[in-house]
Amino acid sequence: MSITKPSLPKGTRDFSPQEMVKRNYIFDTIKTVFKKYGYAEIQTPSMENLATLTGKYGDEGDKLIFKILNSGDFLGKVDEQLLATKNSQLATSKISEKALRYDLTVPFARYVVMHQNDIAFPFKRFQVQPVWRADRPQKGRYREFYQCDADVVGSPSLLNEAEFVLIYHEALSNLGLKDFSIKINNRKILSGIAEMIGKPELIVDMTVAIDKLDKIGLDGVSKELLERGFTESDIEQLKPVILLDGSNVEKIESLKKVLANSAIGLKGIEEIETVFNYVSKLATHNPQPTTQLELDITLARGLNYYTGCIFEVKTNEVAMGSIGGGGRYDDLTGMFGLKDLTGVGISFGADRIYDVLEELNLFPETAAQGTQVLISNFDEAAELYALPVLQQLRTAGIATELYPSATKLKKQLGYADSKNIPFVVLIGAEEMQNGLLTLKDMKSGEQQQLDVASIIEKLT
RNA sequence: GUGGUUUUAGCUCAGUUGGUUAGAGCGCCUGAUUGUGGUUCAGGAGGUCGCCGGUUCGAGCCCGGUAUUCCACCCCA
Repeated sequence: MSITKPSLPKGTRDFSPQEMVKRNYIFDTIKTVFKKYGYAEIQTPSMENLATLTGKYGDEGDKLIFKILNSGDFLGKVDEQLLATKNSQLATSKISEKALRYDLTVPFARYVVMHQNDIAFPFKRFQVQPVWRADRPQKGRYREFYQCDADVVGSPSLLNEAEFVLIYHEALSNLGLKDFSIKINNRKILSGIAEMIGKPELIVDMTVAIDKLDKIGLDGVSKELLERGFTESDIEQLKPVILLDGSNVEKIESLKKVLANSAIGLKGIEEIETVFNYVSKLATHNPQPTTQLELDITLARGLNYYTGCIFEVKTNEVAMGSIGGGGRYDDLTGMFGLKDLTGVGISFGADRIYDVLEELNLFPETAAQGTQVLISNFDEAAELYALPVLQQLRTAGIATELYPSATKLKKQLGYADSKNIPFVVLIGAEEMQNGLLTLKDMKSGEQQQLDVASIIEKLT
């Protein structure tokens, strides 16, 4: 076998022990909050049938799905004429029938339909697993990354939306983030606006353009709107909506006037108001979630399937894309043949949150996470003497390791030092004789003679 | 998919108009200290200059291709 130079696929990463400690801290924090709000965990396979995924994310999305080549002589079975066309898109379904999951929502919809007879609705589930996207990596963007999703199916209540605001607030606050915005919008409001200017069919183009207001400014948005089929007079009508300013209440009042003639628009406003009311009641004892919640009608994520409220979370402390998003899709499972089942969910982008916490230095001291005690190894006799001690410490719940060979003490202490192990137990001839072991505090350098029971007492 | 950028020691990076033997800091190893790390001092190991090809008497440096890093666009967590 030839030697291969080690390398990773573009956009993927190894996670070393120190990083895993931090990643698990994020996952555990988010999962704890999910559980507290009544969500139960599930997992689904990394790969799905390609047909399960295609057509769910739009044309752009389909291109970003990682396909898995069929096994065996996959080319031999393909029609010669089809191959001759060199049409990759058409050939794909012939040579690939499986793909890596692109998000957690579509696999969840599939799961719900397949297990509908076993599920008690409303069904609240959370899921923390990697997803894969074949786009170009850049800042905060990876080809393999983890999503932490919580979704409810079978409950049209806007209380769910309101609880998601609380979940976002609680999880991100627990992670140490202070200044972040939970942006909320409603597809129905966007529909109302598109309807108002008489171009309901261009709603997606409209929202994609105004979504960029932050980035390219009003002139840029106007330019893009023109390119996407809007007229100057359309833009004049849109301007007051795009530039909507003020408090949430003020924005809602303005929108009510603008959308007075749009039934669907008013419905969207009503939904938003309901969510705001629920949130303020839920947050009676802590007004923060209310102040973090911000109506932003330029928000237009995932419009391909969202039908009601749309969420996006951004930190204001670091330049980073959104660290979370979500929304309601009235017909979540319709694509798999189960009609009239509404779903609403949110997602945390764990990898981006990691980058943000790293940049803000918000990871807690995790020294206690690793090995607590290293037992030295002087020689064969000391090693044998140490074995029961090792197990006694472990039984007491202290993470302990015995240096596995009798090398120089210098080297063993250097090992403890590089692994940030706070205590070393030294066992030599003298210690074995009188049963008092030397416990060395690596930080202060102090040493004391203690029996095993005292050591355990001191470290627990 | 489009545009730009990066790649030299384990890591972070210097490297002049193309010219002998490619450097630094950190890390690593050895010793000062055969039972004491993190500080100090002395010494040492470690490089196919991403890869393939071209120009040249001569390439880390110039040219072409390719991979890769990071960034922006599209889109998105």
